[in-house]
Amino acid sequence: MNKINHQGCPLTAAMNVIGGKWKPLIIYNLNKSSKRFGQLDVQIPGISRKVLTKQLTELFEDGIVLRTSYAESPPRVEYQLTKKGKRLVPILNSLCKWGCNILEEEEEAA
Amino acid sequence: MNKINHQGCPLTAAMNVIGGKWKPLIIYNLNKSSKRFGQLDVQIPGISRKVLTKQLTELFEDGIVLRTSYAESPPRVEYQLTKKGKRLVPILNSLCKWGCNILEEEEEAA
DNA sequence: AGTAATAGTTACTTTTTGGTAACTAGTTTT
DNA sequence: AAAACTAGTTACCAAAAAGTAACTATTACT
Repeated sequence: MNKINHQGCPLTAAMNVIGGKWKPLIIYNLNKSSKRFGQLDVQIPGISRKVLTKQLTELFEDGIVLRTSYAESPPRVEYQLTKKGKRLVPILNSLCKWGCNILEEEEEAA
Repeated sequence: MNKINHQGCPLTAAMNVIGGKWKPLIIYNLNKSSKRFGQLDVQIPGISRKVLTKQLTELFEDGIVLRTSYAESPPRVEYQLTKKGKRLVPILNSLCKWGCNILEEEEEAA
């Protein structure tokens, strides 16, 4: 997150954390259980490994996600939500419901 | 909003609508009352007129904001939230509260 | 006649974000 | 010995978003 640019505005600060193209989806995917890098890659169709890495790193730096790396080979890395991340889930849920209305309207228009 | 790229995912669709750098702030500002273009420009420090115009246009196209133009001179244009936009406000409120926690943590860290 | 006010627009540039494809390192399987 | 598996990284490119500064049209005020 950009700690300089939110200018003390909590709404902007929040948007800086969840505003990446795939971040809400990543958080949503980690809601039910922790996941490995490869699982996220598969379960979020369309995301590239590079961007997945980057957004996971940012979510980690922002304290939304925990990263556990096991000293195995082939490597195993698990991601899970922190408490801070879990507090975000109900909000994303509301947003999701609101988004459903949009999609319905779109269908009606089509 | 990009109606092509949400792939039917309501969360992505919602983020496409509110994801602009200043959009949550614009919506928040229109919550209490309708505002003129110039008022928004003043009350959202840092935004440029060009970007304000663009994001208002997009919010209008997405049905979040209503635009009323009065045939006067100098021109007067008022913006207000639609029902759809108003349903967004409590969600942004939750996000804002969550954002407050972030800011507190930042202060502790500083 | 000149200036100010409003709600923009336009051209141009910079920054940010995302995407592609090839590559890496350590270990296991064939 | 070669190939596969995982979780990345790297270099390069394209697109999107945002920023700056100058400009416009209409009317009122001085």
